Amino acid sequence: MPKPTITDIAKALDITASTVSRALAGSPKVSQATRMLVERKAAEMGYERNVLASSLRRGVTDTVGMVVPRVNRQFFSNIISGAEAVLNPAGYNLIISQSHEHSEDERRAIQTLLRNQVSGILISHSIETKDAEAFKDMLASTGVTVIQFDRAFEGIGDLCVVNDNFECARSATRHLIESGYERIGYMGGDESSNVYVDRKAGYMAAMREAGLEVNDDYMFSNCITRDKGFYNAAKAVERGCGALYCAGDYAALGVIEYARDKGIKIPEDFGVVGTANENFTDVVYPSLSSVEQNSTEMGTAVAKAFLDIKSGKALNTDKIIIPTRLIVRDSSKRRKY
Amino acid sequence: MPKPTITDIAKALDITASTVSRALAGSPKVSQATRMLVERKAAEMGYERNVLASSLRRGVTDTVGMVVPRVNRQFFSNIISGAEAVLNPAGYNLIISQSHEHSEDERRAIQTLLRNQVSGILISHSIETKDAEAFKDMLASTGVTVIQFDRAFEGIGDLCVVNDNFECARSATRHLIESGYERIGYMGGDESSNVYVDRKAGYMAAMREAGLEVNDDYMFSNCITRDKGFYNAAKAVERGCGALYCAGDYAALGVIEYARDKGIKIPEDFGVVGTANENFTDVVYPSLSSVEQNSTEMGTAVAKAFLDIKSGKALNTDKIIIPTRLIVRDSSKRRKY
DNA sequence: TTGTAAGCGTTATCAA
DNA sequence: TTGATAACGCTTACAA
Repeated sequence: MPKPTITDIAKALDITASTVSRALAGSPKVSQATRMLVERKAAEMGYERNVLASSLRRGVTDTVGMVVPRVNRQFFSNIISGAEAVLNPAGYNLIISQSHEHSEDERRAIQTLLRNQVSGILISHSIETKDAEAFKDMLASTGVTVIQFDRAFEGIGDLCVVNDNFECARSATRHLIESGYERIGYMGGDESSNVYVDRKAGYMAAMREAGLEVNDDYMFSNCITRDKGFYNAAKAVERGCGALYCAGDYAALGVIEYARDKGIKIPEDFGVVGTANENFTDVVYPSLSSVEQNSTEMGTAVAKAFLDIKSGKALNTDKIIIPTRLIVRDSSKRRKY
Repeated sequence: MPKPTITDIAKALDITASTVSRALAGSPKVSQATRMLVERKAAEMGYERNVLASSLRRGVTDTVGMVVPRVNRQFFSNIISGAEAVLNPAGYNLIISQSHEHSEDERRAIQTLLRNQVSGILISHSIETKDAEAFKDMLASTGVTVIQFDRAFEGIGDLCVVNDNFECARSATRHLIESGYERIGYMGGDESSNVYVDRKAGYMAAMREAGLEVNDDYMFSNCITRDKGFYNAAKAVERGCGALYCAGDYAALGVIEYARDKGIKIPEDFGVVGTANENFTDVVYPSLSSVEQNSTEMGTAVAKAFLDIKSGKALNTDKIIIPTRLIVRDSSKRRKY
C-alpha cells in the first residue's frame, strides 16, 4: 500500500483531516483525547508528514542550501559539519551543492536551490567568480536569506562570516620575525579573493611594524599548491630568502620538501609557517607550523547567524569574524640568537 | 514583488497556465510561436519552476538522500563528490545527512529524507548500527530505492556497493610477505562491520597461502586510531612482531611514530602498510604504503546504480565491487634477502 | 473542540 | 493546439 496521508488517518478515526493536521502539529485547539488517538494511529500506520505539501501550503521551507567549491576539502567539510550540527536540531536540513570552483556550476547550483524554495543560501564563492553581479541578479526579488562565508563579496547578502585573515598572516609573520628569521617572504593565492588580499596585507603589516622591508624577490602569488611551493622555494632560496609565510599549507609542504631535497635544514636554516592546519601538518617531517582557521566554528557561526536572522533577531554587524590561532610546530622553532 | 508563477506568465500573455506549463515542459503539443513567447516571458520575469509544487503534483521528486557517518572524512566526501558528479547532470540533486556514527542520528536522518519524499536513499551505516531491522521497518511500504555502500548489511535494499576488502588486505599482506618480512601482524577495527571482517579474512588468507602461521600476539582489533596504533605497536614489537598490515592509515601512522620514537628503522627493521590512502600517506616520513580505495569511483558507482534502477535497467548483480589498489611507498620497501 | 472549504503552484485528463 | 478543471497533501480562516 502507498504512504498514508492525514486523510487516511482521518478516515480510520472517522474525523476530518483538519483535526488530524492540528493534532499532529501540536495545536492547543484539539482535545487531549483525540490527540492521543491521532498520534497512536499515525504511529501505527507509519505516517510521515509530506514536507512537500506542507511547505507548499505554508509558503516556506525548512531547507537551507549551501554552496561550496568542493565538499572533499577539509576546510569546507568541517564547515558543513558545523552548520549541520546547528541547523538540524533547529528543524532545518541542508542541501549541499558544489561549484567545483566554476562560476557556471555555481550559478546552476544557486538556481537549483532557488527552485527548491530554500529559505536560505549559505555560500562560499568559487575562485572563478570575480564579482557578485550575476549572484545579485539571481537573488533579486527572492526573499531568501543569504550568508556568504570565507570567500565573500562586499555589499551582497544579509551577512558574511570570514576568518580574520589579516591577523592570521600578521601573527604568523610576526612569529617568524620574533624567532629570528630574516629576509622573510610570502607565498599567497589569487588576489581577486578577499582571503589572499587580507593575508598579504597582514604579512606586509607585520613586516612594516618590525621595520623590515618587503622584498618583491621573496613574494610569490598564485602559489598555493605543493608543486608551486616546491618550485618557488627554489627561487626564494636562490635569492637569499630565509623564511616563508605561506597562505596555504600545501605550498608550505612543497617548501619543506624542497628543503629536504637540498639538505637545507628546517628550522635551523630556514623557517616555514603554513595556513589552514591541514591534517598532514603534524605528520610531515619536520612538523609544519600553521594557522588553525577554526572551520567547524565557522560553520556553526554561519548557521547561527542564519537562525538569528530568521527569528528576526537584529544582528549588530554585517561581518562576523572567526578568529584564527597560530600553532607553532617544528618548522619554525629556531633557537633565537 | 513575489516570485512569479506560471499563472503570472499566463496572465501576462493572456493564455492559460496549462499552456505555459506545457511550453516550459517542452511538450510537443504546443505551437512554436507560443513556446517562444512563453520562454521569453519566463526569462524576462525571472521565473523559476517551483519544484515543491511540481513534485507534489507529479508524485515523484528528483531528490536523492545520502546518509554518511561524517562528511568531513576524506573517504566519504570523495564519495559525495563522485555521486554528485553523476546525479546532477541527470537532473537529480543530493541531500546529505550525517549520522555521526550514531544509530539514533541515522534513524532521524532517514526519517527526514523520507518526509522530504526522496526517490532514493544512498547510505553507509554508522558504526553503532549493528543490524538493519529498524532500517528495514522504516523503509517498508515506501517505494524508495535503497543502495547501501561501504558499510552494508545483507538482504537489505536494492543493491550494495563495497570495496573488495578481502582482496585489499590480502594483497597488502602478501606484499609484506614477499618483501621478506616475518611475523606479520594485523591491526583492524570493530568486527561488527563487514569491512573489518573481510579485511581480517584477507590478511589471514594471505598468511595461510604463504604457509605462515597467524599469531594472536600480533593481532589487534578495535585499533584504527593514531593513539591505538602507537600503543599497540609497542606491544607488537615487544612480542617480536616484524611487520603490520593495518586496516586503517591512522593506526599505521601511530606505528610509524612509535618506531621513530624507539629508533626502530622502517622499512629496514619493520614494515607497515596502511589502508585508505589518506592524504597524509605520502607526507609522513617514511612515506606510508597504503591501499587506495577509489572512493570517488565508489561514489559514481553508487549514483550510476541508482540511475540504472530508476530507469528500469535490470542489474545482474546485487553487489558491486569497487577494486582497490596497493600503493607501495617507503614504509614497506625492504630490500629482500 | 471540530468541521467546512479554499488554496499553495503545478500537471494531467478531458473536451473543445 | 489550447482551455477548463481537478487533484497532489497539507494548512488555515471561518463557521459551527
